[in-house]
Amino acid sequence: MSEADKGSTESAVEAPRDFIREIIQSDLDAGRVDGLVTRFPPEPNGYLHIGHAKSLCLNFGVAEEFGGRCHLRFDDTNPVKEETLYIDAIKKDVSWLGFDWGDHLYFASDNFEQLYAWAVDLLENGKAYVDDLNAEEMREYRGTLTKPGRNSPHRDRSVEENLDLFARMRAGEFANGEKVVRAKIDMAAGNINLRDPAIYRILHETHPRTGDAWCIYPTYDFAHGQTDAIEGITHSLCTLEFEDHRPLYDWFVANLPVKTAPHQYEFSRLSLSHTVLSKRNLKQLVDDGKVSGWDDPRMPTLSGFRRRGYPASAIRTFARQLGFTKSGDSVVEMANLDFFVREALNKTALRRMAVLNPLKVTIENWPEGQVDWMDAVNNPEDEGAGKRKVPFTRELYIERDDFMEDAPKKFFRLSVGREVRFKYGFFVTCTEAIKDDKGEVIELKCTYDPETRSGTNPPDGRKVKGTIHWVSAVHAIKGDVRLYDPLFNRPDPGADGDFQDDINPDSLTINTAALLEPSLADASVGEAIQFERLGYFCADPDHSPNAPVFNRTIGLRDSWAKAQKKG
RNA sequence: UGGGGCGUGGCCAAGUGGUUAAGGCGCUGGUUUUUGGUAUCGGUAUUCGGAGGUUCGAAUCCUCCCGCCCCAGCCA
Repeated sequence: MSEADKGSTESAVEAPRDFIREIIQSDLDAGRVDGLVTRFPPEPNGYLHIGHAKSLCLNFGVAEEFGGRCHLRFDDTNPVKEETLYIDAIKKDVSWLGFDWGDHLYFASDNFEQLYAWAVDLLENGKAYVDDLNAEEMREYRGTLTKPGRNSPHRDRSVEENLDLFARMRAGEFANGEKVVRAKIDMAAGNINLRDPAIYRILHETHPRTGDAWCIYPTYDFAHGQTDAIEGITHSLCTLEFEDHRPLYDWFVANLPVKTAPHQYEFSRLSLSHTVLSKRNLKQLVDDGKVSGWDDPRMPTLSGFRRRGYPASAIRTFARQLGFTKSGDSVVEMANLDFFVREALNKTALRRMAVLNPLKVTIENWPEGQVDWMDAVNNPEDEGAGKRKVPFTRELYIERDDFMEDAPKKFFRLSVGREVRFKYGFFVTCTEAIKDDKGEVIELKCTYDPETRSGTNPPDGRKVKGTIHWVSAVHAIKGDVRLYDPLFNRPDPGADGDFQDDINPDSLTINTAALLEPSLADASVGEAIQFERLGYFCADPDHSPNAPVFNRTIGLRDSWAKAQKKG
């Protein structure tokens, strides 16, 4: 992360207190653990999104606060869904968010041999068995939510037979689905996870890390807790839907010769309004071409946010102030995230001038060919950011929205006969609006007051109600500006059917007419820049000095537009 | 007629028997301002899902009721 990104925004948010931190504190105080070790365990089957950021901030956050450590562990037990490209993308995103796992990078697959041995251990102790039931039969034997299940006919196979079968499973003698090994727990348990859960299945599939070494793979339930134990994880933090799995997690820890006894705690996952946050839905958007990729700036993925220009610090601050609770069905409003994005950007973004919808202005009393280089501050929130020069000339462009023909009293911008300040320039009065045949205003004739040069006020003491931005016609460069609106046009996409039916068709607008202050050609990708009065932008990876491309990260708060909307 | 959770303002969320029921977002007024931005000041729950009960005192303890979420993958 950059120096600027390490700013003080986070320290401004008080150290949070939540039930997880309380548990950790009390475990430490009581000496139940020697130190804190957490882990962030993504499955490499998609990109990380803002929901993962919450978990990342919790796991790495508490580790840092309590002087412990946090491991990055890939939960790669299902080769049919997992890919190396996701492993790389996840590592990049975790680093970008600002977390460092040091030497503690692990893969569940590193433990396949040990997990196999533990499955054998269970088989030897009569606590597991090889079953021949197929998936459909197993479902039928499992019972329902209200009715207990029945024992499989193979539940009481001999230890010898089980061991032989399991060895042959490993050796590849059986096809996918032909055999499965199950923990022998209780088919009548109210908790369905305890009705003899599958712990090993046959998957003739190449694994991203172990290749073809295995054709049987442990399930999540059989891998997660044991992997936690191997790594010495003390507090295994996960989301609420795993609450029902905790008895199973504990069962394996209790019934296997693991060296440590980690504990699982659950917190509520993040839901955000106006977007979807499940890998399945996000992958569908990518696969169906509804977005340009996982890093499309409209995506709630970390890579999407990064490309969009959201500072990592804003995401961290956002996560931090949310808190960690067990309230299951909470949906955080997108406006909450927006606030932290603007807050971070306001402090760090360089200010530049750019006109998105240009309207020509000719300053008739300005000498032809004269260029005055005016002082402009780079960031009013940060004196250290310095100043730059911007060229003021006879022919300028302003924003179309900054001119109105029949302007109401409350309109503080330009209109025929009205005077405004051109930021860092002069007071300018509009004398005439030139129209084309269709009656559309195509140019403004104006005059300026030489006694109002930026930094000075007119001797007669008159004031101006508005200040607008502008660019010099001869100096400006052209560029594409991509404007984003929410990907979905309702806060709860999919609430009444297919979430794709709620896609906002106008979520991306590409503006090719924008005129930019010349220095913008040299913007570096991702660098935060405010286009004065318009919003925060950053150069897209597609950007080049000859063909500038900017993304609008987020607009400025706009109370004028809001008042307009209300009528 | 199963098991596991959760219910505090529009949203998130403190609160752990005695507080005028924190705080943030949003919304809404004012002030400042060469960004209608920022900053700043004020307003925004007589009440904690509901009903009873215990207590001098309850969002906090007890009882019953109501509502919402998760679980029947050889996904994680």
